[in-house]
Amino acid sequence: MTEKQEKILQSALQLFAREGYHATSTSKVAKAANVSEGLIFRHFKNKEGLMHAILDEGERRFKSLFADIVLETDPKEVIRKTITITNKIDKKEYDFWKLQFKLKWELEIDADKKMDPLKMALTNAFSKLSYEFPEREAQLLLLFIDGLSTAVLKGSELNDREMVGFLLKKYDL
Amino acid sequence: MTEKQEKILQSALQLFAREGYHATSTSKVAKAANVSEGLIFRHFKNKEGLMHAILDEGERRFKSLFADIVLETDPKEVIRKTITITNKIDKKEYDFWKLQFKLKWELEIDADKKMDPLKMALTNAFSKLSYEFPEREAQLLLLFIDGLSTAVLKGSELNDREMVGFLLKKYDL
DNA sequence: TATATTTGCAAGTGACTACTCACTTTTTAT
DNA sequence: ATAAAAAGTGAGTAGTCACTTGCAAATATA
Repeated sequence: MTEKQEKILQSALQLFAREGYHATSTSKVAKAANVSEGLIFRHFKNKEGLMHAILDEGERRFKSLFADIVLETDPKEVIRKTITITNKIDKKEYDFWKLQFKLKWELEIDADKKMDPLKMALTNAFSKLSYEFPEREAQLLLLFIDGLSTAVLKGSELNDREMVGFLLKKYDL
Repeated sequence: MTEKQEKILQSALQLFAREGYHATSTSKVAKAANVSEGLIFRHFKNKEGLMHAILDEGERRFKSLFADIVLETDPKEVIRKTITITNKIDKKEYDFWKLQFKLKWELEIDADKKMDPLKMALTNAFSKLSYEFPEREAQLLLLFIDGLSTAVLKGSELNDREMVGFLLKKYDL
């Protein structure tokens, strides 16, 4: 991975996240990266390839974000770590995560499957804690996390730390 | 509103919802509506104007969806109606609502304000029911609703009726 | 050092973009 | 019936789109 290659990825990420995939032209990316437009196609074949390179990185970060939770054995910890997952996202990485959420709509990507391991871990945790409907509890919590993440990434005014704290209390953690 | 005008709006709605605003060209819309491309600009000034016409209709439907809830005096009914709000969306209207959610991202529209009246009604309801933190309860419920709506509109496999029922039980309704 | 490979650039390409304009047809008002 | 206004068309426009090509510079391999 050359220096210019990384610069292209970084510029594309920022532009795709802030203005959208279709609204961002390859020439814009090239200018932002201070690179000839042709270089984008040399390295990433086409615009879609460029986006895929970014998406693959997303997959990796998703997994590493979940890894810590999925390996946890204490059920209460599983739930606590899930609820506080938004706290782990650095503000510097907002563009990156924003893009992941944006692309779910723009490219009709099925994000459900990415969450499956987390859902299983949660279902298991609720089960261990003798909740009556562990799977629905897991689903419910995931919906909340999705809603909260969306709100935060869209720059909503809601106080996410406060909401996280509130939820923790609700789940008796 | 002439027949062709409505046809344009309807075609644009469908294409914007399914393929995205930026990915849909005015010529595509014209073809789908069986209309000369120039007519779009005669009636809606430009592509953005076309989108705004659709968005305004969204505003109206949002309000009418909330009206029933906001006027409700019984606090339990306010919460129940909020939770079951997704049931009120006809499958035939999916394209329409999908577009509203999509555009929140694509055009960076602040959707929070649209929800404000509903949030107030909910806060009030939880307050009447002596919940300790009515505002946070309201916020939490809205996050659920947003997450649930998103999942349904994105064609997730989750059983929304089941989740709605589950939530109703949680709130003792 | 010689050569093969990769990295990079500038100037293209045709197709498509949002939008305009001159014009005709249809509707409305008098 | 006539004039004015509104609705509709289709062939343009300049500019931008994703992408290609030919060639030079840098780097790796021998």
